[in-house]
Amino acid sequence: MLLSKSCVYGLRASIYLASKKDDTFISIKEMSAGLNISFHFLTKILQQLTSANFMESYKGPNGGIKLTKKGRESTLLDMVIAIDGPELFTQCALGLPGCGSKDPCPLHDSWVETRASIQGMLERTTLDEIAKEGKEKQFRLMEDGNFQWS
Amino acid sequence: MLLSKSCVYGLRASIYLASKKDDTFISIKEMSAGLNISFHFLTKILQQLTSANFMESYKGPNGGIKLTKKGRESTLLDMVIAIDGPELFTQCALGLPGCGSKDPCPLHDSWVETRASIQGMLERTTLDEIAKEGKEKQFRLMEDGNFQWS
DNA sequence: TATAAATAAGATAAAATAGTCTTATAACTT
DNA sequence: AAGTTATAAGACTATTTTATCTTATTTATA
Repeated sequence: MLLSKSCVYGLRASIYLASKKDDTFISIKEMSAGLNISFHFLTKILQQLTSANFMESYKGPNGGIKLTKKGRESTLLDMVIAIDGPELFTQCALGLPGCGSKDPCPLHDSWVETRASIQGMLERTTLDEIAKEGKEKQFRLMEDGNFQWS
Repeated sequence: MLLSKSCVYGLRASIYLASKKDDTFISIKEMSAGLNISFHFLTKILQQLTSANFMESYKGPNGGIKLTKKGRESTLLDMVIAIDGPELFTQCALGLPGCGSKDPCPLHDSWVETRASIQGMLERTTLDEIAKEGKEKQFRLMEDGNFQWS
């Protein structure tokens, strides 16, 4: 699997939040129902993203989570690194510690390229832009395809 | 992580075997020592690859494992699919079951491209060719860089 | 034929990941 | 002030992955 489940959930939640009006807190309950993700599990993932300042939270009635300015201007790559760590973008494809351009493994050169392609896919656009494009093109964000880009 | 540890071990063992003369069985003990992989764990991974007919095994003194003709002519992609399954090359990057070109997620189009890049990296050359190039260019196959391309 | 050398297979253990449940804390409402 | 709604945090459980250990089986050789 390219990304962990935690990471995929975090990305879907990030895009979900990006699709909402900036200044309202969205409850985790709503999000977990909307995205079909376990409430408590999602809570933990969002805690990671809030402690990295991509999101902020508010307790009590009408509380919830929303993206910060930093979050809206960040890319999926930033979220991936916050959740899964940077290893995917730094490590050898064969897991060899000393691998590098001066002493490469058989995959090194093509992996450097491929890795850049993965990284490019994740950092091409910000969450704000993903949400804008999502509304225009009605991109899927749920299994049943019935997500409302409000 | 792009590939599981089992998978990475399997690939390193496959390349190790490809670097040896075709018609001798190499013991798993030698391989596990040479590649710094736990003997019993490696044994299980090799069992998967032999049952997929990429390798054949022989018991008793001077026994061991060697690549079959099929194995030498196969690519790393074939080994990856045998060990990790095909999911990496078939599933949506956001894990959404119904995702596809007619109802795509925000990452769909670029993921299709990126996925092809990963696949290309793994199927560009056969094990035989990897071994040939490995000898010429003295590619790394161990942490300490001291692998002998015999 | 007995012993040794090798893989095969199954049981077990450890670690990482995924998921659930309970209690604490903060903020709003009445 | 009390009750309600929400996140925070920690304990706990389950599953998957990784790793180890033990026993069985096959083959060669002395």
